[in-house]
Amino acid sequence: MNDDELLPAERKVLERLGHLPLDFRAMAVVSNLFRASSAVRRKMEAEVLATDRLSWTSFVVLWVLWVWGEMESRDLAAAVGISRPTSTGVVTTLEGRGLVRRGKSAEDGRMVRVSLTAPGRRKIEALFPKFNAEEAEVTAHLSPAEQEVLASLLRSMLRSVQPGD
Amino acid sequence: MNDDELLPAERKVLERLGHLPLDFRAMAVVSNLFRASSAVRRKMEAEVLATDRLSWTSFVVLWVLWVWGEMESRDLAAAVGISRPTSTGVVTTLEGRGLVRRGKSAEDGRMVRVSLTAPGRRKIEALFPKFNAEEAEVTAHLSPAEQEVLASLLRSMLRSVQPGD
DNA sequence: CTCATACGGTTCGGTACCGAACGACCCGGG
DNA sequence: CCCGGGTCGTTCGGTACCGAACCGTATGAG
Repeated sequence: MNDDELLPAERKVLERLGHLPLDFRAMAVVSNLFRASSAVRRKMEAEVLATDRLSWTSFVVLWVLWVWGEMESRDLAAAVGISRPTSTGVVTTLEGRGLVRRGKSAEDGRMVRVSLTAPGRRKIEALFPKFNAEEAEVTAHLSPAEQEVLASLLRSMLRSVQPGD
Repeated sequence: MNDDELLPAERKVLERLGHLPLDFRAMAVVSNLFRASSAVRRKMEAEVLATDRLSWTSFVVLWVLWVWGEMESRDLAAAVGISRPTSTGVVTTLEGRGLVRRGKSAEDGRMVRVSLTAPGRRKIEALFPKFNAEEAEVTAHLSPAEQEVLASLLRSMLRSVQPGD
């Protein structure tokens, strides 16, 4: 491993904790996973979503409903990657802005079905190309082959953490 | 690219949006980055941090202070990857639990210096090995070489998103 | 039919999170 | 000496986030 590649924070960790019996490779994966993820999230929120006053999670909810169509609330939560209570809150917020609609299921009285309204659909259809352009920008320093390797390694890690899905 | 590798959600996206002129490679990188990151975070919080009633961010604050020693509050926020207002809140929480201490700087009256208390140091020293063992577990499905590639690609992406640091 | 159990969504309490705005403090120019 | 602009940490308002607890609805056992 070439130390010159390391971030300053990583070098400091090795200096301070290098003598301990730890898995520094795993540590580098997890800490860079979070650094990258939160940096990208903040950039997206600031440069794409802020003008529409949408949070990252609200955006993902609109996107999931766009891709999957009307869904039961529990499936929406699972697809977005949030808990059911959080889903309740986010859907309530989006419902208040008229972007999303709640409806009771006919077959099962416990279920709530969530779907995009017409303004919600227009919003995500207008917003997603901008969002994707920003995705392209944050990955632009990687070659197409590197992007595929990265996506594939992340997928593999995800599958081992969430065996169910 | 082998479609068999894709997650169900990714396949659905291609089916619905495949006809649009979008960068699907970048989309796969960003969405899997977030799926992996939030899955790992939830697992860590549930299996390592919940017993100590620590959030992920509180844990990272303790860890950064452990590695770097006493810091000024603005540097702490930057190192943890949160805003200054958030840092104020988290430090207040940790201060209330006696794990962290605030002190005024002698040279500059605006600055606040934050450091671990003795119980805080004991806490992070006891907790970090467990945390690292869990890090090793979530990355265990990747070979050492794959782990280094993954860490390196994430590092490269991070540097392009945050040119400053 | 009855009722125990399980499974929906929601509520509650506590924490995290950010941008904007604010007051305290620093420093350089008049 | 003072005052204007920059930099701190903090406060404020709004949203997100989770686990535990709750309540209404479904379903299977008897």
